[in-house]
Amino acid sequence: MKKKNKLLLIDGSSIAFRAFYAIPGSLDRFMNKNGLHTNALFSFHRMLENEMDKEKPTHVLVAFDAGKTTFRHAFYQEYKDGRSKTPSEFKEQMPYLRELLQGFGIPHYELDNYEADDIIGTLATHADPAEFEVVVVSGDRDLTQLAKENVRVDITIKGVSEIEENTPAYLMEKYGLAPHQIIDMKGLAGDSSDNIPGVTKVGEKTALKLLQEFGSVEGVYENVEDMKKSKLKENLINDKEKAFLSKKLATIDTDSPIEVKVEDLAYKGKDISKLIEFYKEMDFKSFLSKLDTTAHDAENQVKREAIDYEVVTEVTKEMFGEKGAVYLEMLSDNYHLADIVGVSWTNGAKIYVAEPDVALFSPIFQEWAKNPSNVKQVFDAKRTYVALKRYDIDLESIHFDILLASYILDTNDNSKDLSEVAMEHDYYDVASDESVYGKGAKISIPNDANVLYEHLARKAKAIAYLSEHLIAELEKNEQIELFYQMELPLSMVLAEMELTGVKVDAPRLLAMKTEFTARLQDIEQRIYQEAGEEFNINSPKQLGVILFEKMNLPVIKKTKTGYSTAVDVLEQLSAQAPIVDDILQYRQIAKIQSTYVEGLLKVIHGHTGKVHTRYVQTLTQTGRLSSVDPNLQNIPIRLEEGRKIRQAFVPSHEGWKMFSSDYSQIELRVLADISGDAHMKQAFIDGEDIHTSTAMRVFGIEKAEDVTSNMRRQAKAVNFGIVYGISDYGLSQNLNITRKQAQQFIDTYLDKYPGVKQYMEDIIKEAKKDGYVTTLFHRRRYLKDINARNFNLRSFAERTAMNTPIQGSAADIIKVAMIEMAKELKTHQLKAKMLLQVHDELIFEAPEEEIPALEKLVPEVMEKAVKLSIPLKVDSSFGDTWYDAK
DNA sequence: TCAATCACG
DNA sequence: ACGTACGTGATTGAA
Repeated sequence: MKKKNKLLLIDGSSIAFRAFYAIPGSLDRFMNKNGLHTNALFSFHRMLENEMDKEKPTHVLVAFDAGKTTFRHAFYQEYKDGRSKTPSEFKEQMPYLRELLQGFGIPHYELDNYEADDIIGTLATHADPAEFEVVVVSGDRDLTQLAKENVRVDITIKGVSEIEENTPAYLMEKYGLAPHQIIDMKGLAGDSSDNIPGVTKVGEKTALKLLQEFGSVEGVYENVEDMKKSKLKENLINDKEKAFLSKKLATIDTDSPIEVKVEDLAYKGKDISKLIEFYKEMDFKSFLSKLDTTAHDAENQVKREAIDYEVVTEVTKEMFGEKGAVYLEMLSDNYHLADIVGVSWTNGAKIYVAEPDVALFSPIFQEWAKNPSNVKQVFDAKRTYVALKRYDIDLESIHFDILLASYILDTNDNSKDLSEVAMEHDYYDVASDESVYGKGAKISIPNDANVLYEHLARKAKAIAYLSEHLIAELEKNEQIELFYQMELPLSMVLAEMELTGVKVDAPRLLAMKTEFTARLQDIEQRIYQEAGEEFNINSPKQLGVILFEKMNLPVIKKTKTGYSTAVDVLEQLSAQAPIVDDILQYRQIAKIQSTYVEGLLKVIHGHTGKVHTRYVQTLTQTGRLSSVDPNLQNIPIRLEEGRKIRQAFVPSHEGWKMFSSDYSQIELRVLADISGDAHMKQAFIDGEDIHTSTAMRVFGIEKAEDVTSNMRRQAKAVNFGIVYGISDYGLSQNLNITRKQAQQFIDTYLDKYPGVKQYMEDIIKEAKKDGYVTTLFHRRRYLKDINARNFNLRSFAERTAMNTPIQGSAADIIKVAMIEMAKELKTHQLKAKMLLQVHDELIFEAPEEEIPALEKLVPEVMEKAVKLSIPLKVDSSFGDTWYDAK
């Protein structure tokens, strides 16, 4: 029979403790920005969600143990003695557990002198069986004594999510005991964790046997004289007092003087704002972003402030002010192609929403967009600019971009979702895109147009609000300049580069495709022959079986899931079987074919024959750009076979050339500058080959001619290592030498370059003190693990602390150069277009007659972009295709 | 959706 | 003793 009500009683103390140990080694991974451990909170949260979802209780309570002493101590001083001290990492989380419960809207209770068990026992026992079904959750088996017809006791087995459901029937089946006999079991067997003595030499097994025969502790002692002489009998008689004491200790008081009544425990749902506050404080970002979608049911609806907006079918002048926010909605990432499904904007006083055609084809809207005296605030300037450009609308005077600002404030805030960015900055009045449009393949405009309109209106409002708010944050971080002089202007430069696009010689790619297809088939057949069977060469799993099981080649490296078949492994196996070289060859060509030939063909825009990458400006942790759809920053160059792909990148006009300029050793130059190391600086000032120079110092060689190519190679690897945040292991892997030798190299290097050594030490110290490191232009990267106790996490953070200012400052420099370059092309009225940025190089297309001008202008601009204490050096080249610009 | 692999700086 | 070089994106196969 189904009961009207369900009461969920959670043993908070026990579950919290279990939660603390639930995920092994989780201690250092779960820490909030203030260094508070959060692992127990995280696991407790998961358990709560699971239970609430599964049980859907009408009433709920979390009970805690109160203080150290209980009524049990009154008759047994040693109760719970001998427990090891609770770790401070656990204790510090307990106050926040109560905050979590408040967020969930779950009451908690504790009672002086009593344990959580007693509170739970009292409530469970007295809940009217006609009305209440009761579920108890604990990590402590003792509580199974509470099981009865309407009371189920869930005990956590592993972690906090796997549970064993104890009903009287289950206990009978598993132990042959009724619930109340669990107490007798403790009486006889004791419990070392609570320091309950029990009878000497009697454990669970013996106790079970005795209880099956005599029913209870009392029963055992009524019959103890009749037992035949044995050690057990002797122990029972000697420990009679202990047995009864133990039974008393293990007995849950089901009549404790609690002041809560079941009726008070009615569940009223989550307190969303408290919960948001809690998630933010704990840095539980995934929960924060899920909150909207989990709040579908009406009773858990997120409470947002009401919003006033107008849906317009005609645009008038009064709708715009001198300053305002504008938002274009697109449901897919690629704004070069995506449909605009709605437009919203605000003039500061009122908010307007319009169907795309209403706004985009309105002369008044167009005029507002391109009038520089109307200042605009947006979310993702580049996206907005490019999308409007497709309608021939120039968006001028973008004054603020909350996505870009949010990224600058914290490189971890790089969500594409406006509501997430807003929440990161304490603004909660926008729904997540997922909750409005759905996710994955099911993304679509909501059936009710008003849902869309309100969503867009809220976005416009959020942009306007946050624009004002985030400027103050940038100021606090001394990042106003970084934002206004670098990132915001750069976003416009990037927009133009993306819109220009790069011409791709499709017939050339198609010819390559035909050739590669034939070669792949050829190698494929050979591999099958050598393997003696056909299999999927692209599957590392199947390949592993062939190589290491069928052919019995030695296993050199393993991955998490099986054998590693990565290049470095295969190269070591190459001598042992001809199949290995064929596989390497196959891999190489298959990669070029699928990623570059076919991949590029797929993204060529039909009418222009160009590819239009998107530079992601708000993603990397260092300040670099990234390039997607297609990625034009990883076009092959190292191996000739792949390098030929570059022949397909051509100028978009007849008689034009591809032109390329790249910084020479920019990262090492940056290191020389920021470390101030005298020797390194001198080498650059003197225009020396830096790797040769390093080899000379490290190997103690007088003349550059005497540096062998091998020495230079090793010195180069050490230089790389220094930039990456050196470790002996990493270097040893790279150079294929022992760790000892690698460490020797590093020690010598740091000896010879004391300025670098000092820098590495200082930057780590700085990171530990501030919690972040910065670049030349005040870009910031927070390193949450820099003070972690976990060696790996801490080491990684330390290497990052060393690397980020180097990589990040180099990124700053080329960004400045790009902005300058765009300006210069304009002022010199050159036809040349900047097309690509690949971290330390810029690629242009230009009429042949402009090449001499570029050869002078581009290096000059790049070298003078930023003044360092050492010179920057740029090399240039040009040719008919990207391949030839080498 | 994740892991493995490999392309780039 | 711990187990790693720094920063990315696309494709593939296997759940």
